[in-house]
Amino acid sequence: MLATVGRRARNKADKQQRIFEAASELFTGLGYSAVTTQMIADRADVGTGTLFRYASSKGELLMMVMNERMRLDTREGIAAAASGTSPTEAIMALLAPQIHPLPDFPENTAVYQREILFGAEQGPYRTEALARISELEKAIGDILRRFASTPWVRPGVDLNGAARTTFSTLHMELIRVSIGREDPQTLTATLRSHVDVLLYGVLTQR
Amino acid sequence: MLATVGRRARNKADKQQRIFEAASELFTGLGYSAVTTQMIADRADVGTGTLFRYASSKGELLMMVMNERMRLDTREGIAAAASGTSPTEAIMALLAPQIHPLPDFPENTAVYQREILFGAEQGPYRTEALARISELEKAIGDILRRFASTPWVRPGVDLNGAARTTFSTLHMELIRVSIGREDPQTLTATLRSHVDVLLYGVLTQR
DNA sequence: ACAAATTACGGATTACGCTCCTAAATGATT
DNA sequence: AATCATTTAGGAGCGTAATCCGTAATTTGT
Repeated sequence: MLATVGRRARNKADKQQRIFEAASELFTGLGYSAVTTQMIADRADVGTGTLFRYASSKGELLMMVMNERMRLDTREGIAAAASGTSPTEAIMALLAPQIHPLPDFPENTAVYQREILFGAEQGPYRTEALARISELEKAIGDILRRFASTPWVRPGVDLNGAARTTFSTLHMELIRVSIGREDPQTLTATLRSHVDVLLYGVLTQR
Repeated sequence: MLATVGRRARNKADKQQRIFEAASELFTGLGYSAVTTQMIADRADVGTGTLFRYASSKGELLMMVMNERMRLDTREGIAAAASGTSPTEAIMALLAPQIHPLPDFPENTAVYQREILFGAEQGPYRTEALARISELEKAIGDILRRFASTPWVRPGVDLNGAARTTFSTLHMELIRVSIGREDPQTLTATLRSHVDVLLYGVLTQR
């Protein structure tokens, strides 16, 4: 008994680690569709059956890898948002890390978005990604509350709803860029414009 | 030669028709994932090889079927939008047919959205769906211009961009409902609220 | 009317994600 | 130590989307 963590737990952690590294290297090196689950299993030196008890689908394997970066980007964004000088700029600072120059294959970003939106209900890695998104949505709400103290917020406006709309736009813009329908160069400007319109509206009066 | 359209063309149209009907019946009867391409081929009485020269993937087969409805819904929405009494209501009238009570399996709607967003670049049926969306975005722009004659529109606001944001929200809400993350009952109200905020903004001043 | 060229057809076959089931490893019990 | 129970491993096998390529049907040319 004693203080050992148990051989079993250690083996499990080892395998988990090997699988993570194998998946990470292969996906970022070759792109999602060029990687087969067999390759990942081989490189991690586990059987295919084993692979799928550590991640329930190929998509979850990708999320496992991508979540790592998103965790850092989220932390970074939340820190940066604190020093924004206007609501628009604070939100942009929050989201900027998420729209990083799509470092690896754009395909990976596209699949990541796809899995977040359409992936299996109870996958742990998808759940983690969704939690991160909730965190960011909450941060947007906080920014709005900070800058626009109550009298500034139009009566009847649901701030959580507004945060969600902002995120809908982010999702869609990320998708448009990652599938090649939009130039990555324009992404930041486009997003800023959308955020600005959302905050101050299209029309000046009813 | 004469006035014949050519036997080949006629056969082709026949097969196309049979495939459409088979796909339509099976998808709406059983839901996307319960239908195999083999079933569609059998019911349409063609070989699997043949099936895939009329639609390049299973997803395109679904789009072929769903586009039919979307074409009607779009026409209907554009007509209805003409008699909206406020910008918000006009836009809601435009979009209402698209958020129909998800008549068949919600899964079909989810896959439809997925294919529109992530499907293969040059699929003809996806292209058609995208064209329909462009049409609706343009209609939103028209509504805004109609109701909010120039002095009303905040200077510097890109109306096409605003239309796109509206659609991002629609996409995302449709997805949320179709994968079961949101109650279909609340969809209309949620969407209206989002549109309203988009039009009049979150904040009252800069 | 026949031959040559082109296009369409379809099922055997493949690739791949994922499951299933046996066997092995580990931990508990006495 | 020995036995039993429980958890973990892994690879053979399965289902299915999609392709490949030999064959058949149709059109065009003479």
